[in-house]
Amino acid sequence: MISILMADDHTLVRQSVASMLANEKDIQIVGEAANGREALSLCRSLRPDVVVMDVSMPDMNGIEATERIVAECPGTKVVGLSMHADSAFVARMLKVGASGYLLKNSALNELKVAVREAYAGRSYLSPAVTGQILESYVRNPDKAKEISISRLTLREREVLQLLAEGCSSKEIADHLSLSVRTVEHHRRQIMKSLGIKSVASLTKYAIRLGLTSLEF
Amino acid sequence: MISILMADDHTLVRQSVASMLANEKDIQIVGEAANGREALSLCRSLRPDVVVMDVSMPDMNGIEATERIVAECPGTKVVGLSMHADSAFVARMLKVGASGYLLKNSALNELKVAVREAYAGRSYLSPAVTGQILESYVRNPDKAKEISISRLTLREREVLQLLAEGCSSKEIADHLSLSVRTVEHHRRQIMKSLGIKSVASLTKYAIRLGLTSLEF
DNA sequence: AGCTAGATACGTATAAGTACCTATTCGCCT
DNA sequence: AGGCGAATAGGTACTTATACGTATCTAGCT
Repeated sequence: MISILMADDHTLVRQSVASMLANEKDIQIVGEAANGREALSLCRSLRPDVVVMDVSMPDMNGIEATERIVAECPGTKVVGLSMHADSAFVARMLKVGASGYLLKNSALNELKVAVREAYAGRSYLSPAVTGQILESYVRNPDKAKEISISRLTLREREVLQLLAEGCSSKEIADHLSLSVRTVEHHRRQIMKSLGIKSVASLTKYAIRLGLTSLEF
Repeated sequence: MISILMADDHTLVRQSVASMLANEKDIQIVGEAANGREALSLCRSLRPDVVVMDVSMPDMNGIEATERIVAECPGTKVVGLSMHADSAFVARMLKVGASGYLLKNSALNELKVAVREAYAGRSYLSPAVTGQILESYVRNPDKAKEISISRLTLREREVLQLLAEGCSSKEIADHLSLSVRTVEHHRRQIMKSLGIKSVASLTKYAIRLGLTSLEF
């Protein structure tokens, strides 16, 4: 029997998918979480075999939650779930230790496969996602990580997140205790390495990366 | 027996929710659509009692699809479904003739209620959504539409859309054959009437209004 | 006929962002 | 030991955006 924790902020989706999984005779839903923080705390107490984790959630996103769950709950596997085929996204989930990654436009059967594969210690990726990942590995195995994880450094991601929250360079500088010049430098780097020329597009990129929500 | 067409671009969500609804003995799923165009064409041939329609889908969004379904298929009711509690969004769905509106973080039971209410010719709104709508109606029945649909004028929406596509004021001016000053005036008006201070937040607002996609 | 809202446009001034440049420090990899 | 990327920060110049102001014209409402 595979015990599963289902984490997704949309109740309707969470309940429906959980029920569908529970119909399988070798699968049992032991808990539900509406955000990353809840998922982490439930994992600590319930120790499920597999967590099905939406990547973009309020109050700790799926990537951060996965990272901590993998670190703190050795027996628990995580299967990522999201709307985006963005390879940077996928790779980040895999990097922090997810056993699989599915798109929300996958078939239901795929999720069952992914869950069972994760439980067996193997991994499963959405076919739509496998292509690009494999391609990078085949082309250049050593650099595949860098390319696909993200073209941004840690600091750049922090700055991008604040930009997408609507902060000005000065506000970001205050927030991170940096000089405005440094923030502007990061900002330019971000735009350069993403090939983006406007805050609007940066915001969309950040949304797809799960760095910010649609709230304002 | 209530016949239902389920329209959502995320296969996983669509299949799960459809199966959950099909578990009800008075409900029958007669079709699934992955976008608005498909939903419209299936409605014409299947004539379902109720369509459960995600508002944001590729290739004709849920609002446009609802408008045409209501016009062409008199017996068919539409229940809107989305992630956003945005009242402009809700109001647009109701305006084009939807019988109900649910958020994706509603409970599964709410959807069943909404479907049965729609079938019975009544309407159902997510509690989270009802408040703001009712409030506008009570305050000023005549102006409720204007208020909730949008606080922006036509021109302002055009400018907002281009801003959210990443255009500068100058680019917008060229595009719309206006002076830069005029564009800046509209821009200020938009920010003032929405109470928004950054392009990042404007972009998010535009995304929620369906004025732009996450592409860049 | 007079009021109002929307769209148009200009002036002036300050704030913020962009585009170049250089330079130091730290840690990691070879 | 030397090189390289990340993070830090300053100089200077130019472009955009923001925040005030005023003003005209049109269309619709009363």
